[in-house]
Amino acid sequence: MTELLWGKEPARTRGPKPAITLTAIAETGIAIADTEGLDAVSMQRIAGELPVTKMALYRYVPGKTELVAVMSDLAVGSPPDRADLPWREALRIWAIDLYDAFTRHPWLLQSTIGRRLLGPNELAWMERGVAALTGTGLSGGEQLDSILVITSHVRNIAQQSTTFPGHTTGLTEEDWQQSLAEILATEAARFPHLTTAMRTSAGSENQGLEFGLARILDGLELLISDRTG
Amino acid sequence: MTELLWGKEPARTRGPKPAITLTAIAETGIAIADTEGLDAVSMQRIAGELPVTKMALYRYVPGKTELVAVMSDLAVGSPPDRADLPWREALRIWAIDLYDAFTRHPWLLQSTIGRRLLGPNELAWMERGVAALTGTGLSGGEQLDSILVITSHVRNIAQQSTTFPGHTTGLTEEDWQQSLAEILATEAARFPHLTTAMRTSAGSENQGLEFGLARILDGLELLISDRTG
DNA sequence: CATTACTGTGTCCGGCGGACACAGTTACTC
DNA sequence: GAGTAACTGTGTCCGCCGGACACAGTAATG
Repeated sequence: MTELLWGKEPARTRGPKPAITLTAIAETGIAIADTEGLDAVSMQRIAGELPVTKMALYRYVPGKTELVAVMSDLAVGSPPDRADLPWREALRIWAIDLYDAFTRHPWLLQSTIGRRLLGPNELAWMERGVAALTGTGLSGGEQLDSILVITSHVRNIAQQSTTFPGHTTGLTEEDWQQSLAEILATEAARFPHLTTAMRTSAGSENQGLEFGLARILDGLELLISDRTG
Repeated sequence: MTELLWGKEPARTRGPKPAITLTAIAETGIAIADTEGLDAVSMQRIAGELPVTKMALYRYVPGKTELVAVMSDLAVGSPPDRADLPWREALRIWAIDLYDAFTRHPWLLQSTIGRRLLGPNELAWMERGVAALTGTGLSGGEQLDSILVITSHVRNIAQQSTTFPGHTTGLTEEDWQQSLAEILATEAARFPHLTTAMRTSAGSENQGLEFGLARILDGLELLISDRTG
């Protein structure tokens, strides 16, 4: 598994040449997941778009779990190379880049959750985030915790704003808003603060990413100035 | 669907009495999910623990998606009733209560993602969070964004720290740490900052919730004092 | 008593991940 | 060159999943 993600394949000698490659499998899976959602990715489905049968895929990958891991690391890609910036601006752009990655491949939100084996690209993202915080006086643990908070925020904003193709609860933004409005209309008495908050916020949209990011970075700045000053 | 979650069932008249109840179904599902993970929850499995067959369940619930929604709202439960506190302490305790709920039912992290229909309990949590921020000078949209940031943080910390029973990548915390350490050992050159951050943070554990929470609340406090002062 | 509305059951379907035995292909070794 | 070992792709089979559907049994209404 680690070998798969990190590309340590043993040199092959005898036997027929493989008809396809692991990368081709992963790319096919990514294409399907992008257009039809992660649930549409099955061994059958992938094999159908390649000149092999389903079972041949198991010569390249031990199981579906590992395939999704390879797909995920390939899809996140390398973090964009940004010029040296002060930590705050560096982290802000880093967060937006990450958001873009999740927007390009919404299924990453499903596939990259919980404890899992990390691939080189995912680690590269972490590396870049931590790198932005070196020299700020924060401890290693604090640096890791900081980029974790930012990652969490980016993930959940992306989750809220992107429409999942083919996912079970395929609600459009409008449908969702409306059903929520209906509920709040009939149950306004039980949720007074929520109702007024929703009503006064109607119309202003998609500020969530910048808003939360600004709060988190403000909080970090406070801590950093405590440490350095 | 909305009717199911909000308990608006039409009065039944003729015909045999139902052998079970929707609540019993949901509770059975919750018990299974708690002990064996959400993936272990299937119609067969639930019916096996109740005096009915699989297909009888469809008399109570339209499909599995809706069942999981009912399970989720039942499992989050009502937010604990806390005394009136200043907004910062109120939100802090609110976040910890939420974390506890996710810890009690780790599968909620899987089932309550993305746009979905919200049940009364979930809305009650939101209501309480927003309520803590009324009177701080924040706009409705800002209040909602604020509790969203906190929720994101709580979720991802819970995701990282809890072990998913029966989930695909059933790695223990130690196994995960070790495999990551091995990778970093062999690839240290590619991830220098990450390597040192990891090394210096070894040992200090589980500060993630409090750390991120403190940063976010600090950032909110800054904004609020801007608004009020 | 007949009708009507309702509940639970059994059977069937397509699709899923995956185990396994098998046939075909290629390169190394004698 | 012949044999063999290593490797690749195929077809078949299994258990499980969510769910459609027809059907039989049951309870209240007329």
